[in-house]
Amino acid sequence: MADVTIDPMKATRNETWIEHAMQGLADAGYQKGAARRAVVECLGRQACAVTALEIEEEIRQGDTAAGRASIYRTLEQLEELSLVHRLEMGTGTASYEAAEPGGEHHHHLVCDRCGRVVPFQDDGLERAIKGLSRRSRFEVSEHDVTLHGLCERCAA
Amino acid sequence: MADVTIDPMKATRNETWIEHAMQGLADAGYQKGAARRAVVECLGRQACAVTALEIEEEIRQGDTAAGRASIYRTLEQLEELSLVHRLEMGTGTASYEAAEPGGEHHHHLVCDRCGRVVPFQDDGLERAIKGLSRRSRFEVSEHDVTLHGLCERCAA
DNA sequence: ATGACTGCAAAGCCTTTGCACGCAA
DNA sequence: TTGCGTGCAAAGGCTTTGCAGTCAT
Repeated sequence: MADVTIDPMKATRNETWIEHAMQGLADAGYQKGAARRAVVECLGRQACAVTALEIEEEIRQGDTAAGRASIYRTLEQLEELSLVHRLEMGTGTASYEAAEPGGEHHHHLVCDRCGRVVPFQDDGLERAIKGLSRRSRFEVSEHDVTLHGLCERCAA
Repeated sequence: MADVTIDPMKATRNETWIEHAMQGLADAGYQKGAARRAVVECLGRQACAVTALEIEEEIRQGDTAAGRASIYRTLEQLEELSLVHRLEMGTGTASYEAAEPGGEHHHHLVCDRCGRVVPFQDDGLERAIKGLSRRSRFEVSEHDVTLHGLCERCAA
């Protein structure tokens, strides 16, 4: 029985996406300021969704720094260009993750006890969503799936 | 081609759920105060998810009234007892809807232009989620699916 | 009579906005 | 040089909490 979850550790610095995103921002007329670059690089480094405040924290611990406002502004620009995906997983705080140009993506399992978030991927789910999107009256462009429950540690 | 969306107008006052919820609250040791009852009745009257502030508004227009704090407190209690389901659909505000005892439920299409929310139901989707939940390492108890895009009015 | 329920107001968080200064092009 | 980018601080919006009066049991 194949596990649908994705090993969060497998992610390495996503240089491809970082360049892609910087290029997209440039094409949209944005300059390459320090804060903007720091946010993009931070996002490219993540294995899964992160909050704006987590990005702020991580950037602060690095060599650069970025004001909170600049982080939110950059995230807004990236989302507008479909370079990042903004999610709300029931925690009351928005999370952001890099949007792969190929459309490849994953969804999330959230532990309601400890808050752990684990990404997963499933072709059957994607097919089901594609099919019902076609049967709906909407022009569907995005979708989010969040599973809630207990992670293996908390369920034990 | 069968439409997966559900007619939001078909919902009528869900007396069954209202009684079920009031009973659940009573079993948990809660009293039958006016504010609590008003929130439960308002939820039982909804066709789809509503925000706390929409509940407040609707209650105010009725004969009763309820303070904002009481509304949030009641919603929290109902959610803890799994009598309501709390959702975040990317709007930055939480929504709540009655949780049917039988487990029957729907998901949501959100128009990113006008904000309209339309419920839908799809067995294939439910099967896919049940299957992958089994293959995950989580003990999955709930799931939310939100499709984003443009509604037929905004897409035109 | 006792303890739960309620509402108001204040406080908390996350997020957005206004504004003056600094940097990219 | 010009205007975008940035950071600070203040403002906004939703949600939670403290507290004193009120109501259910």
